[in-house]
Amino acid sequence: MNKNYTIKNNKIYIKNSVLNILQTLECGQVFSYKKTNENNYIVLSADKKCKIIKVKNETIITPQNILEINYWINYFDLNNNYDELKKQLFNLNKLNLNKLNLNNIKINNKTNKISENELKINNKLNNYLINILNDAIIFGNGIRILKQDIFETIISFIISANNNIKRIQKILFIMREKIGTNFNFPTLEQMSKKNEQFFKDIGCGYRAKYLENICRQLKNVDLNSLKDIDLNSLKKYLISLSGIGPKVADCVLLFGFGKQNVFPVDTWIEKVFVSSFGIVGLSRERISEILVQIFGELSGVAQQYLFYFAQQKKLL
DNA sequence: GACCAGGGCGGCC
DNA sequence: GGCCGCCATGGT
Repeated sequence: MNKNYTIKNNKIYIKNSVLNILQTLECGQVFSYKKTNENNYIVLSADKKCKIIKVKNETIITPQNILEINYWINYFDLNNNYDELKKQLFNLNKLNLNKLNLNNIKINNKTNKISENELKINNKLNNYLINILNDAIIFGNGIRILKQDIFETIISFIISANNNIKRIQKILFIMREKIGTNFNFPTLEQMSKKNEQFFKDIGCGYRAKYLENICRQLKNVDLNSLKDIDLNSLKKYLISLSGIGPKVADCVLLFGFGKQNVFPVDTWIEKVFVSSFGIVGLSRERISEILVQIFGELSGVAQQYLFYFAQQKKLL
């Protein structure tokens, strides 16, 4: 079988057709990286670091610690076949969408039956969703879903609430600088020593209280051991934590726990959904449920292509 | 100066 | 259970 990567001299070599490092880092799934110049990046994950250089036909990952090669192979999801995932997404057709029971979609808290005309409009807009998705896959062709550290993902996406990517990055770097050691992401123990006022002072705003609370809640919790819990229970547990609602939980499940059948719905995905289906007034939770019904195990990648496309193109 | 950013919480019904 | 106002901060 042809591998996605080769290893020489403790470096990982990946064809650019397999990984587009710019798209993968800048598509909004991760915040702790630095672009050092046009084709160079430094990626930080928990207490690990790697350098990335993009040359003509390939991208070269150099782990800071040669013992951590496998960590980065897993991090960049290099054993997964994205051509196959994209093929399956391209093959999604109207049949999948027509399986949806649109008659039971609640609008403004009433279970409205959708009229014939509205159904026609919806079918037209279903095609629009497929068209957007096709464009989005082409636009973000080299995106891979990263498998990130769970604790770092939790803290990062609590910060992300009603926030913009640049400020999220800034806050997370300050955390590495002022709470962690050696610019590593802070451990739970290090975070627990700081209080609400400290988090406010470094710019977390009203999310400061959530951070203080969740550190208390996570004391003595082994996050990695939660991987085997069934999806619904795990999501319920995450939502029970301070600062985590349905959307942040979905992001943690996707980017931290590697669960594929979740569909985080933020403002951008909501815009895509509304413009595609023409249905206004659904909660983001409901939109997420509908999209998971459509995309199933392809939800994670579909969501990321759509988010990157919508956010970069500033779709309305 | 209003509006927006990868939303969540608490209060109210 | 669903809806709504509020929550910090920095950028357009």
